[in-house]
Amino acid sequence: MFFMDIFHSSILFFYHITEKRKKNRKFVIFKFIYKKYFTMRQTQFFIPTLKELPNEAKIPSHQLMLRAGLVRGLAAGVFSFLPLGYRVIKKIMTILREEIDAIGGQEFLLPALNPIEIWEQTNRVEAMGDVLFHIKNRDGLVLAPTHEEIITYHAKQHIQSYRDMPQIWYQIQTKFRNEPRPKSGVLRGRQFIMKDAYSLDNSWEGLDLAYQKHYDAYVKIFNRCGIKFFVVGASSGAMGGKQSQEFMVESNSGEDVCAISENYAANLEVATSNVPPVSRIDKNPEIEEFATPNAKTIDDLVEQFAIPEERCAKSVLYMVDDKPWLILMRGNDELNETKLQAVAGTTNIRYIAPEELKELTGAEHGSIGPVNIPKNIKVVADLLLKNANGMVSGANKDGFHLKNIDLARDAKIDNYFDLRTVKEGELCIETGKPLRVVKAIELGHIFKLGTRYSQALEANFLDADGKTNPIIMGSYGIGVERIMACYIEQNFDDKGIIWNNTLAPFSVHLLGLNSHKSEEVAQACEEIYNKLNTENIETLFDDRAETAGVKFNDADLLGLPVQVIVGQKNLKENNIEIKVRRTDERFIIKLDELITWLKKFFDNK
RNA sequence: CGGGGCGUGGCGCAGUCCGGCUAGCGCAUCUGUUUUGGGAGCAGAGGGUCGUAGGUUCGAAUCCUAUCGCCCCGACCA
Repeated sequence: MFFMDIFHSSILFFYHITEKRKKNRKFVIFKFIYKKYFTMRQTQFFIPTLKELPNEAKIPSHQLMLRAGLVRGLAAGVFSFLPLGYRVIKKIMTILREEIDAIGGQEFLLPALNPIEIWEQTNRVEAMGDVLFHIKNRDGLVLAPTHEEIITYHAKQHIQSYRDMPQIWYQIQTKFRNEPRPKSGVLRGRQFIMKDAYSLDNSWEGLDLAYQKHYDAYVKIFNRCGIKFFVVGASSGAMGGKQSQEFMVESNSGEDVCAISENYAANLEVATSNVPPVSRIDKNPEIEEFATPNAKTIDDLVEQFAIPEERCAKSVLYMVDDKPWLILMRGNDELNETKLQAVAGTTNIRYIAPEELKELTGAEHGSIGPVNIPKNIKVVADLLLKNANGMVSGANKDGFHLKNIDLARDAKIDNYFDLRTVKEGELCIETGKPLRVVKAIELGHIFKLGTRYSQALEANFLDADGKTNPIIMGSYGIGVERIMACYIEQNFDDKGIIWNNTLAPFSVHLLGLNSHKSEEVAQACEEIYNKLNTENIETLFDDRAETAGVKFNDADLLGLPVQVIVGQKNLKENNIEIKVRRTDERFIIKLDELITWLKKFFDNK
């Protein structure tokens, strides 16, 4: 039996003694035949399973990745992948390679050590701040948090003509980000593997095409992985760029919030809904001041003065690039800061401090309003308030409000924008059905970058007219560990992980019950084991001297798709048992039907 | 960075408030023996400077000070 292992594990070689050799011993031809190793004995494979829940893990995927011996933590947000977990990572990488290769991607291996100068040129040393790791004992080097700059640098070196494009360049590599708060196991780490692709084009139409190719590839990738996902329109944030979409997995462990319904999904940062604007009312008397000594909030006004909530206009003040803005929102609508950043064209915004508020308006929080606001304050309002009248708002005098405000008549609104945060239950702009607001994990993000990086680094090309233009770029990322964690978040039960055959570290778990005691079982297992290897079916053989219960529980925890259970009782009838992990279905079949059964099972998957 | 929780054999925890025998328990490990289809029984054994440093004290896991690390909530998040 042991000999069989040597036989499979080593490179098999045969050598022919050629006719020549018989005549002349100098010429010997060796012919090597490599047999891939498809099987592994658990006694020789490092799988440290944990019976109890590790204290540091709070979410299911993290707990199970630790318990099933896939990963171990090393520091906050830093993980080692153990052999079993790394097998899953490699399977994910294979799928990523296949699908990105299929759209013409070319894989690079890029350095993690980057000269800081390049990052200074795109102004991202400042933009990234503490997130960028700096090397302490070697000035001028940083750890790459992503690779737009490096790709653009190489493009600048060698892409000279419009004829050199389009290009899709990608990498699957470790990136480093000094996250202020790593959490949720591998979901947010300081070091993580990312598939990052970059498209280089000579036209905006070319970018659209590259973007669409990646969109389609991403759909294929996540479908192949068996992950349930949705796509949302997203804010491109500090990345800059024209358009971006995120591939999301609904999960309570997620950090993003999305509004979704049947045909609509958007990150809450940009989501809109169908809410009727505040209507105009016929009676439109003059403004009237009234005392509201005990009303600091909209709820207070509604309660104390029986004013309908939608007739209240809430004012909040922000400093936008150090200039004061008054933002007018309907009733208890919540201002969406990302939307404000988008219309302001800057991420440099902050809620105003109380003393600044007093100085600027003469009133305190709760008594601010758009009427007679000092001219140096820019006033913007939410779209729902456009031309509304009969409104109540602060009088810019502590303890007083104004009623009968006609925003068109009495206030100078500089601009109306969509600024509100969508709420659960509001109607979808596409279908008219209620929106759900859910937490989600961002698995992938595709961006139309445009020329931000090529302009900053002067990566230009000559077009057909001989004119110089910046290369038009896109950037497309997928978190490799996140695929693994998200899959587990969606596929587990109280016993453990439930792998599909695509991502499973092995396809089959061969369990020899008391194989260390029963020569009969041991022998049958060896036969099956060797057969599975010959048939190229990835198999983990539990040949440990453990009791049946231990093997069953570990098998369920590891969650390989099919368990082949060899026990003495069934063996007497020349039978073995098969258990399908996901459904818990059990089949008793003849020993010699196994391969046929497995092939049929995996083909149908 | 703000708020909270936690650091005690490999893992999970008790003990800490109120200082005092040799620092306990479960799991795991090792030896022997019995058992053998859902985390076995019995008998024995090994393994911990109680995160670290300083201080108080006759005496510190326990009290004080500082510091490091991990987890959670918030801020942040290309």
